[in-house]
Amino acid sequence: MRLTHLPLTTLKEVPADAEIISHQLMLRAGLVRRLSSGLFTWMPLGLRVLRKVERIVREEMDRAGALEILMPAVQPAELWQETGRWDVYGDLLLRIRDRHDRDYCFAPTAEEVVTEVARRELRSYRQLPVNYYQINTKFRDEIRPRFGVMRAREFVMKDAYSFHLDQASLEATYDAMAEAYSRIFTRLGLRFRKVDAHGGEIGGSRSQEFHVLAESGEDRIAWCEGDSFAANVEMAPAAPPAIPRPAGTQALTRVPTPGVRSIDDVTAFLKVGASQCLKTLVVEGSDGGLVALLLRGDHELNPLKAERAPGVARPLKLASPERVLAATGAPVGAIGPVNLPLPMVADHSALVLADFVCGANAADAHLTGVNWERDLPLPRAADLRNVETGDPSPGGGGALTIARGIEVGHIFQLGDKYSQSMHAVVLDQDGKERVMTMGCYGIGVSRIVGAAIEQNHDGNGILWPEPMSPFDVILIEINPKKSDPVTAAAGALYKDLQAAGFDVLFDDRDARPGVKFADADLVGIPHRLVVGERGVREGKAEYRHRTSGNEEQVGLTDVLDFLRARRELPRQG
RNA sequence: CGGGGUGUAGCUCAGCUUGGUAGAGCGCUUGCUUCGGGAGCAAGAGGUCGCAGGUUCGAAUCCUGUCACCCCGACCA
Repeated sequence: MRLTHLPLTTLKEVPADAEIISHQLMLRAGLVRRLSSGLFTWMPLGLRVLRKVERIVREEMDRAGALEILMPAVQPAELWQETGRWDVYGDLLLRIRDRHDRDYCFAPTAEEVVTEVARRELRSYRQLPVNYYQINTKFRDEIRPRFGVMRAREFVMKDAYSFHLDQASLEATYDAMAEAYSRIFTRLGLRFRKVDAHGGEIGGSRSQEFHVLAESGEDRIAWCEGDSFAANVEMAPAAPPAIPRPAGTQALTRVPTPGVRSIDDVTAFLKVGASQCLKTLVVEGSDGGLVALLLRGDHELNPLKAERAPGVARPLKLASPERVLAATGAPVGAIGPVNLPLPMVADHSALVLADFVCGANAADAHLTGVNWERDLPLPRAADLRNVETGDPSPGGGGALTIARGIEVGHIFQLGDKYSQSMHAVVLDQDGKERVMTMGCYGIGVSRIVGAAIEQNHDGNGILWPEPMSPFDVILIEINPKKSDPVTAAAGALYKDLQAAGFDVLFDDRDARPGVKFADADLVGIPHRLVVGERGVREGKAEYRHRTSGNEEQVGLTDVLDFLRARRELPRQG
């Protein structure tokens, strides 16, 4: 592709409403343009990237035995009413009405439609298992679209749905999908982790997420290098401390703490570490009352774990300050477990504190030197907190590492939630109807593009992993109008590269070199070839690798072999 | 849905307080000079100042309404 035939508009300035780097770079490099909130047009360069991702996804799905289909993006309400999700899905579902006043929605997902397909097509257990997939546009009417294509309302998703006679077959396909996903993200050249995940309301027994590792990720994931443990932090169990509680040495003392509310206030005012404090969070209870949750001061409450604690209401809801005051006589921030008239559940690590600091259940006062069993009885223990870096792995292989991730894939064992309510059955060996059991497997195709940039960029622009770069090579001619030999050499090289099967972007614009270099860096094509007068005189082109910055002179006749040798192999693991 | 903010040229923004009929930088067009990391000079094109009312001799500016977008939170997973 010649740049004189591709109206590429790059931006020097950062668009005002782009918050994160991938969004900024995608706009600056001309990959996408925003049409409206959460809606993007994929421009030529961006679409090439999207297509490369799709191709790899498609190849690996096919290899894993999945069958590609294409389902309507607009779906009738009747199907959604069959499973009850028409009412449950809420405002995330974009509802549409046609000229006959019939209700439809724009698909946010396709369990209903694919189950309808399966119950019509599949009659016999002999046909199973079947794994249908599609790559299609989805729409979710997000409350707050943000981060460009990473949380858009309209997006491209690969969604697959498998149908089985029994759990063993489901597990086999689930494992095959997990393997296919690992291959996909490996081939894309991304650093990623597969982690145990929370299935959420979608139901089912087992679920794992695939995360691209990036600082800007919205999720936190924990894993251990020494064993196979890996989980979303929201799902990672924290082991009870191995060491016993030390003996108390201090006397229980009530100290005035005017204006002190938060743990930060306490540590600053009393000059103690947060890990020496105990914090008390009051939440709504399942019986309409309140429940106090006790955590070490430096620990973070895990909402999913808290919801499973005895007596805690679902969904988890912090009690209002008024309710807390009414129930305890003390304001939020001064609550502590000593003589607290509420049921209490303590995190394991809070129970090995000694001589700790906590609220005194009175405004502007705290207690120091508090000790379990001397000053107050031990409450019920539970795992309530988020794991932290350095916590022991549940797998026993050593310490946990925690990093941020962007969720780009999610696989579920669904069970019969949809097949049951939609009566998707086949006849088994005995001629008896059996409800099929299902799995579903999603990949955020358009999100991958943003995630890849989050993970791979520098101060000058994008650093595409080779497999998803819009072009393999960018060829720049320097001052072509001034030098016929340069024009001739660059033109010939362009033809040769194309003939050799390289995707080449040829910057043949009549622009200054600096402009071309800056655009090349911004767009992020991995291999750059420069043909200029001083090189051509010696029969050479200048090669530069975008990511490493390494430069070399290459003979014009050696370029093809040189580049072939430099194509990256897929990253391992 | 609650709170905050912004709508002025393709992009980033100034002008608004104190009304007098619209600007800068980048980008775009043309010419000349330049030319190996986002050139210089000159001349241009481009805006019903989000939209609709109102006040006023006169509104980008003041008032009312409305729409769109952004941020924080809640919600969702």
